[in-house]
Amino acid sequence: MSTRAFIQDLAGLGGQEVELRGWLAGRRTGGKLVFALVRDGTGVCQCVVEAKTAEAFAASEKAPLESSVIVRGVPRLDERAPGGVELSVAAFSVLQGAEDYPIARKEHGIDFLMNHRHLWLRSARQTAILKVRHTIISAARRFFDERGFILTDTPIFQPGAAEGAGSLFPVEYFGDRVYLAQTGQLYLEACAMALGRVYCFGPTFRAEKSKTRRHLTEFWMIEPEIAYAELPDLMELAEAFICRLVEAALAERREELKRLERDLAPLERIAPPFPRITYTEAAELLRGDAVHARLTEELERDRARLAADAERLAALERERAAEKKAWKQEKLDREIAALRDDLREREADLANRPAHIESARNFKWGDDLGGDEETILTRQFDRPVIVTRYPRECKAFYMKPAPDDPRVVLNMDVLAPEGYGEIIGGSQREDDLDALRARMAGEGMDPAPYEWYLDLRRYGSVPHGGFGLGIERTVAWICGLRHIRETIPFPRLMGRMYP
RNA sequence: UCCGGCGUAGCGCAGUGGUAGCGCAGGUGACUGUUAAUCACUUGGUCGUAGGUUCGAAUCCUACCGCCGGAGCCA
Repeated sequence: MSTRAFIQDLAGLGGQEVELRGWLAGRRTGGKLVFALVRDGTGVCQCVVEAKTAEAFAASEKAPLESSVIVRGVPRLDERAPGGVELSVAAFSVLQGAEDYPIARKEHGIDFLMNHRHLWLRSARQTAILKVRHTIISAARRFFDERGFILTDTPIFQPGAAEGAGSLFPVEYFGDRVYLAQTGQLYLEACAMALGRVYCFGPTFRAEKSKTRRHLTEFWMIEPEIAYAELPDLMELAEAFICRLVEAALAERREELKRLERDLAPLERIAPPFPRITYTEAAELLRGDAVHARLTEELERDRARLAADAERLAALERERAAEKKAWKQEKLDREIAALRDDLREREADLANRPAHIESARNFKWGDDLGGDEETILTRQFDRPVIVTRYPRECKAFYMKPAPDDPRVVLNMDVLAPEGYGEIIGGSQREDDLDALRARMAGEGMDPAPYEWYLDLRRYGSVPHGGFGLGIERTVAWICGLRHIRETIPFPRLMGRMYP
């Protein structure tokens, strides 16, 4: 009798026959041997089928890739096997064949892969990303749970538009118009007044027409909110929180990060304290000569590199024209195509850079920090940077103005390094009833839908605050991904709803 | 919404006015230790859609559709 086993446990099960249940992920045939790669979600195992086990041999030789298979055999250590363990197969049965499986073990375009996202998820790269995502979420919840935070989930259907109704998704709700949540924060503040320290974790929705590598219309956010907390407390918490997420990924998902070819060195440098600068200091930094000189220098260097690679492309093309052998032409064509794509992208980037440099130099106090400015700022540091005290005009009504400088609010953004940008936004909240009312009036807001929120300032108001961390941006950063679309099983992007 | 690029076999691509091509996948066969195995043979096309120019259009022009990249937008 064989027992059910998972591939991740095989190394410790030498000698006894086991049964694997999974899918055929790859195959190589060699005359009287079949090497079948079987995956079961926990790992991939090379299953060796010999011709003398005739039935198993025939089945394993014929089954299309991604067929569901049940394999019996004896695990044994063998250094020729990928992963060091393989299964010596006694029986190989196909539960369901996968005729004409669309995704091959080769390169595909992004449109094709996105249209087949439900199958693309099976690939080694995608499962690695999803495992890192799982670990980040799990570590985030453990972090707050261990500190005594209570998970209090907040509604997805919400009545009003706090600000910027253009970025909310309206939903018909029994004849009324309501909106999908952009944040749980206002409700979370009520929970914090009940429980002291709380957090919520759930999906949030933004209807911004942003087609960029860092925007989703539906993304997951984890938000803590703390009674009797001020801005410095929030900064300390955010710093410890991010360190914890990075540590967990490095400790529990090293193998997956390597599969993703993530350079681990920048992650291993992540440790407290994070640099903290105010918005005003950031503005001065952006305008300053040091940054300008550095950016100009980088631009010159990258231009030179681009020119050198353009030269390399021309050389390759000449080589291609002179080449007679078909297979060498093929190889060169692939190289040329890859280089051409790369050059095109870098050219577009370089074309934008002078404008970025100009906009940094001309940055005016009061402007919001856009994506370009964020990128420039994060390049100045080798770990996340906390930017505080933004002008109140570009921030939300509930943020508390600084007592020593009412032009700015007690908020913070945490910007991830390596160009990944904002992963946390948070603030100390306005806790004074009259001040909050005045601010809402100044914004032209109707207070009626917010009477419940104002009640929190009428009955036992305390200094409090919190922040939100975007899960997908964090996953993209820790995994080193170019685009946020791979960080969630079924990304919702502007103009893409299938599958 | 704007700017740029792309759309040719299931997939990835070449083909710039004159008979529709290559690689991979699929199929058939060879090979006892493969690591994206290799080798031989082989099936497979309304060239995104509609109109136009031309003796002749995948190729040139116009419009539309789709996707990608960037910008704007973005508690």
